[in-house]
Amino acid sequence: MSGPTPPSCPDTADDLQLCPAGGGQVSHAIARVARAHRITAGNLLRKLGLYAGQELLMMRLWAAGPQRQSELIKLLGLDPSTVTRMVQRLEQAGLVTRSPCPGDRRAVLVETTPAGEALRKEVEQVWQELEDRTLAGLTEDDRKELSRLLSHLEGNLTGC
Amino acid sequence: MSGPTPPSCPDTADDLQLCPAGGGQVSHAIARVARAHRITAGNLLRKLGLYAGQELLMMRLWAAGPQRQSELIKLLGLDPSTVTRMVQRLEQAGLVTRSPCPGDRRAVLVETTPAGEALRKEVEQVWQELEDRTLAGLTEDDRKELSRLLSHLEGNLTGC
DNA sequence: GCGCATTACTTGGCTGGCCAACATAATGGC
DNA sequence: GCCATTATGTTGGCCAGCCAAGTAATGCGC
Repeated sequence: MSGPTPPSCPDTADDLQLCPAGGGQVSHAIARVARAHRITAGNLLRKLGLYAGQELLMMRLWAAGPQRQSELIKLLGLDPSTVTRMVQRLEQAGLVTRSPCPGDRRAVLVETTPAGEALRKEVEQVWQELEDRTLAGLTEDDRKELSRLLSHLEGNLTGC
Repeated sequence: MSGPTPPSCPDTADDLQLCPAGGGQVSHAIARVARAHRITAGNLLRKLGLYAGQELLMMRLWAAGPQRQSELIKLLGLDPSTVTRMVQRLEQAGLVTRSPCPGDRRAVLVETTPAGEALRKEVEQVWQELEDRTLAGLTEDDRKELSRLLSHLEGNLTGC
C-alpha cells in the first residue's frame, strides 16, 4: 500500500504565489514546509494517540529518564504553562506520572509509565517514517547540504 | 544587554541532542527552525497588532482583492472554522469587513478596511526583515539551494 | 416543481503554544 | 532568625489550528 492516511490531507496551501518578486519567498516556503511537516507528523502520531509536540516531551523522558518539569521546560524551550498542561494530559492518558519531587516541594517529578515506555519504539518508527518521507528523493549530498542550511537558519533565528 | 528584543526569547530548544544516531535529525531540525521562524514572525507582527497566521490572510486580500471566505480557505489551505474565526477577529480589530455576498446568500465577502490597507507596507517590511534575518550569512548560491531543497521537501510532504 | 447532494459557513470542543498574574517553596543577604 | 529575591508550578485568557456536527442556501436531476 502506498499510505493508509486518506483523511485530512488538505491541499496545504497549494501553489499560492504571493509576493511574486518582493521579499519573503523563502519565508513562505519555510512556513509551508513547516506546516506540511507538522501535519504529517500529527497524522502519524495520531495513530499512537499522541498529538504533535507531545512526542518531543516523551523523547526527553525516554532519553534522560525521570526529571522535573523545570528540566523539560528548559530543554524543550517551551513555556512553563504549556508543559504543565501537556504533562497533565499525558498523565490523564496514562503515559506519564507526576509525583512530588523529594527534597523540593515546589517541583514535580515526571516519569514514564509502562504504557508510555511501550510507545517508544512506535514513536521512533514514526519519526523514521517522517524522516524518510521528508527526505525522499534527496541524495546524500542534498541531505548534508540541507542539514547545514537548516542549522544556519536556526542559528540566525534563535539568536533573537 | 546586546539586543532590543528582551521579551520572549526562549532558549528555543537549545542544543538538545535526541536520537544521536537514530532517525529524525532533519525532522528535528525542521521542527526547531519552524518554531524559531514562527516565533520571530510573531514577535515582529505583534508590533503591528497581528498574530502569526493573520498576515497570510491579509496578504491574500491585498493581492487578490475582496473575495469570499471559501476562496481564502482554499488558497490558504486552512480549515473553514479557522478562517471563520480568524476573519471574525480581524473584523473585530477593524482590519477587514465581512459582508453578505450578493448573489450567494451563503457566502461571506471579505475585504480590507482602510486600516487594513494601511498595514500593507508595514507587513511587507516585516516579511522583508524576517527574510533578511532568516537568510543572513547565506550566499546567493546557498539561497538558491535552500529554495530548491525546500520546494522538494514541500513536494514530498504535501503529496500526502 | 420537488427532493437530494453539494457548497458555504458556523459552533463546540480539543490540542499546542504564548503571556500575565499568581501562590508556594527554597535560597540568599542582613 | 527574618525578609527579600528567586525558582517552580498553576490558572486564566488569548491565539492558531484541527475535527465533528449542524444550519442554511445553492444547484442538479427528475
